[in-house]
Amino acid sequence: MNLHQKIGKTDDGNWHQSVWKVVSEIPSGHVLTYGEVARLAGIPSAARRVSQVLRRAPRSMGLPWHRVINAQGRISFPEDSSGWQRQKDMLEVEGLVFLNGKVDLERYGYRGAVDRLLWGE
DNA sequence: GGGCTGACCTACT
DNA sequence: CAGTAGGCCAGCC
Repeated sequence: MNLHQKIGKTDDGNWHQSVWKVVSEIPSGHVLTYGEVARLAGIPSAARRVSQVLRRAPRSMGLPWHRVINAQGRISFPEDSSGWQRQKDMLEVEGLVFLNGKVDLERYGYRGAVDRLLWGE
């Protein structure tokens, strides 16, 4: 059994913690998609379960759950829900700009951050 | 055990 | 850009 198989199949116990760690290290003013969080946590196919973990995370740990959005740059709550409103507010406080209900992933996302490191603003 | 459900994703029309 | 289809997998009846 190689390392990838081991991580993918049997390392469940630590996975919650990996996700929490990844999310907790997203800098203010930036966002990651669920898929990116899953990849960085070591399990690419688990994008869907990242949301479950976030929902179940204890409030006491102050996880910046609002910095995780979907791959379209949109908030994954119904637009009329209070959760959607809360998440949008918190992101706007951190400086993100919403256009037609979406943020610019090229600017605030993982790739955007890397590009700016390489190319400057 | 079996079917449904999701704060999802990618690829394709 | 919008809508669909298939894949994914832990949790909850």
